[in-house]
Amino acid sequence: MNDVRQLAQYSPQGLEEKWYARWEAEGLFAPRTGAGAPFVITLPPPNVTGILHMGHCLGNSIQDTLIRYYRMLGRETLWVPGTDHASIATEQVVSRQLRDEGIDKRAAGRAVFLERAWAWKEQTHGRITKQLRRLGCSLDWSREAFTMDDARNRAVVRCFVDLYAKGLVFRDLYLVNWCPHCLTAISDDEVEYQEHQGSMWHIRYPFADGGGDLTVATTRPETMFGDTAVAVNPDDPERRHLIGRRVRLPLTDRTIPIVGDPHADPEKGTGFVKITPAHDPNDFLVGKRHDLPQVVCMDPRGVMNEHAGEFAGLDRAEARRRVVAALSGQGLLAKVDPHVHQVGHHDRCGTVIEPYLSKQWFLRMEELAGPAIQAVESGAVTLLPDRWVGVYHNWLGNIRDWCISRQLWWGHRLPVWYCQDCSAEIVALEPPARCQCGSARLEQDPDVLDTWFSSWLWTFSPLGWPERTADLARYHPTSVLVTAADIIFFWVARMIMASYEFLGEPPFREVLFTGIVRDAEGRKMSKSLGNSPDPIDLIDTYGADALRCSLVMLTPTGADIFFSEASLEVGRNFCNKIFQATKLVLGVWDESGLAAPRAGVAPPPGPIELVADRPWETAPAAAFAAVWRATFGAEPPLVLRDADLQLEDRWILGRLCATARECNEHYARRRLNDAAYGAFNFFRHELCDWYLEAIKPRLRDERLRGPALSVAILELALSYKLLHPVMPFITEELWSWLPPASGRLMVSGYPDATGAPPFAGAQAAFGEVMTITGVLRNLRSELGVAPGRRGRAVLRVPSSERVAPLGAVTDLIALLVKLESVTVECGGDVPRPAGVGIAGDVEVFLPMAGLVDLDKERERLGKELAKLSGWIAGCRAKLANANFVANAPADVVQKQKDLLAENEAKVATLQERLRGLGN
RNA sequence: GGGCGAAUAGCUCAGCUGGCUAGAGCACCUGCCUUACAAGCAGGGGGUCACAGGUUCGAGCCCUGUUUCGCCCA
Repeated sequence: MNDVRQLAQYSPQGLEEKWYARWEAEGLFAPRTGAGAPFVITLPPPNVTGILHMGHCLGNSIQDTLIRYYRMLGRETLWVPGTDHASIATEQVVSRQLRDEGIDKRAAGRAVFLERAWAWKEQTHGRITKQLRRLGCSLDWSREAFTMDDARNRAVVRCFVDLYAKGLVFRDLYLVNWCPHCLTAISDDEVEYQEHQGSMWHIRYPFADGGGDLTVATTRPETMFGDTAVAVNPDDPERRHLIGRRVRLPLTDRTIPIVGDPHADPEKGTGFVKITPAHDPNDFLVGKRHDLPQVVCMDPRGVMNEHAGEFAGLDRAEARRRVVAALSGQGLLAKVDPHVHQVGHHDRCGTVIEPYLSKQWFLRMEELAGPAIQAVESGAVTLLPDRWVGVYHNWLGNIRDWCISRQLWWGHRLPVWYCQDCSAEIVALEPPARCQCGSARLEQDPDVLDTWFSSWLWTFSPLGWPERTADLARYHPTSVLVTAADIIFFWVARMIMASYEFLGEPPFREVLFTGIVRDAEGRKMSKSLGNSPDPIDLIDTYGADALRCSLVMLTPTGADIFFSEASLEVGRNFCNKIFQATKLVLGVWDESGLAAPRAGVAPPPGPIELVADRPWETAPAAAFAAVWRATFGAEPPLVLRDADLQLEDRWILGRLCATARECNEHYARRRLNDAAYGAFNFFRHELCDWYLEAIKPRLRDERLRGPALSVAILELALSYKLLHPVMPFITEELWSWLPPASGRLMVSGYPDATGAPPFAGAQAAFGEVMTITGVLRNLRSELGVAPGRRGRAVLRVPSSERVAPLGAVTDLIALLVKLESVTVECGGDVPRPAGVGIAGDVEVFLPMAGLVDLDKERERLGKELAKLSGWIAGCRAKLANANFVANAPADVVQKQKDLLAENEAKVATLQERLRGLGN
């Protein structure tokens, strides 16, 4: 016997890695032909040099849950793994490593740097992929891709060359977002705006021809050395007469013109705007309109250059302080106002972005946006939750060209060569031997492409594009993309554009946005706050199943998740519960001497139909045997007779069918948390709390245990299946313990129930047992009956035909309430003294010889009566309303009538009992 | 400034097509080591559904406005 079973409590130690290795060795992650269209996901590639964080855990748990669900449903299932080369982040890390060794990156050269970067990538690749395995991700590793491997490089180059040929990729001198720390251009989307408490400096610019000055307001005085004009609004009656005059640029010997441009708002600031075309995006456009010179007054590091005169050599921040001081000293600083404004920071390193004039490569986005807008509008791609649709369209509707070149070494090098003789620009799939002009002196552009320029191909480049591979034909478009909404622009929208551009089809049918994992206080998890736990530590402590279960259950579709380690206890405790229940059943099984045949070949994936065509009502034992066979692929251990299936058996079988149906519906609607909760509640609060308790006496009885064990084993097996997508490891382990089980749970079928759950009569009857049990437990507790005292209870029914059916369940009720006996009476004397309760039309008495505290019981009944009369008043008011009776649907009206009658009867009975107490 | 979303128990959230006597988990209180499980079981308390109007026989849900919070874009 497995030693895990000897444990007092469940421990995932060692067990999870064991199963992952087996699944992988047995090739179960690879797609196998199945029914219906393939279900495919490409994993959003994590940074190859990074480590798994909580956000990954959430997204990957959701993906694996979906993948495992569809795999069990019998769909051909593929989840493609991969990692991302993360240009900037990796470049920073490797540069730092070299610096720590005293090596300067530039001095060492590109080749040496790249060698180091590749070595680092190789080293860290194993770490991140191991972490994905620890989480249980059932990825097909044979198809693993890396955004910078040879095949993906061919895809990126092909993409660039094609877009260049179409005129969509072009090179231009433009004002880009420049990171003075990383020394590269970045795209608009990589700029993060943060509110900043700054100042608005009002500076006097004297007229060049003497006679006073004008005042401009700026938040960035240090850029004044790049000023090439001052603008006023041509419609500004007070200032437009100044157009054409010139002002002297303070601290320099230059003069600049006053131009008329609508960018200047007479209502804002001073009405005058200094124009710095090389350092401000708006001014850049003004400069274009007026053909102004573009004076760059800083170097790429943000250090002032020769245009800044005496300030040359100063960092931009220091320059600002000195410039302000100098202006003040010359009496040119009119005033300083505190000013709150948005300052752009590089999202990777936090450095303040410098708008910087530089020659870069761009992608024209407008043409690409059209099909992407259409895709979501037409429903070819659905976004979930759909509130993101607005955000998506908003961005695409105001799309701007994408700066795709980066002044980095780690990345896809631009497939562009410049002729050193005729300065021709050659864009080609392969390095060209010589230029059209005959020159062989060609130099490749030193820059690399934005990482997103490779990841936007991610649904099809991992499948082999641009080759026309079988994978591409079979698995594209993919089914679902699961990602956090913060990269909706970076990635989701661009993937849709790329797929339509290169394949003419959507990259995926739906996008499932996850929330963000926050800490218990609602803060984003971040390295600097130190509030981000290491998921591997959590898995070591609680198990991957617990982590996955907690994350999936905690996250309503697309909502943020407030995570604290305590929430993992839910998952861990549930794992233990499953383990304990299994131990109970299998312990009895071992004693029973029953032998269960195993199938030679396990049943394959596919829906296990629990209801349709099963003769549950007419021949329940046969229906049971059929589901057993579908589940295990083998014969049941013993042939049941219909009568062997007791009330609780029928009830739990019906509940299982209902739960299976709900789970499938929830998965179809992508409500994974509801699916997980449904299975969780079924297992914990129906199977364990009621069913296993109800069958304990039968389990102890050698002659009766066979049928109960059979039902219990089947219930466990089907529960494992329902839970497997969320908790793969423990369910696979426990499945392997079940005597009739063969094969792997992971590739077995998933329960489905397309019809109404069977045994409606048993549902009602057991429901009554639960209600009466509840009333009695409540009485015991409220009347303070010592738990050791078993006592008896009396059920009093209004008509004699109710006696027999209730009499059939009195033993069950006695067991569940822990009473000596429960009897049913019709008429006769009311027991007293006794605690009294009502369950439907059944009066429930807990006779108590020692019930001395009559006041307490009077008070209890009084409270009950007050509650009931409130409800009765509500019902009566509704029914007295002629409009309600006339307009409301008949069933709603009837329900009110029933409620009224039921509550009135309860009140009448309780009042009688209250009088019986003798007041 | 523009857009999107949220507001329900102490906390996190369900509540889907208006029919509700508003639910769950956690937390809290009480009792229990009941031979699967104290990582457990049983019982209980706790809500002006943000506010103000409106539509309706009927509003947590629909409409209008207000307030507060969050996110995105500029």
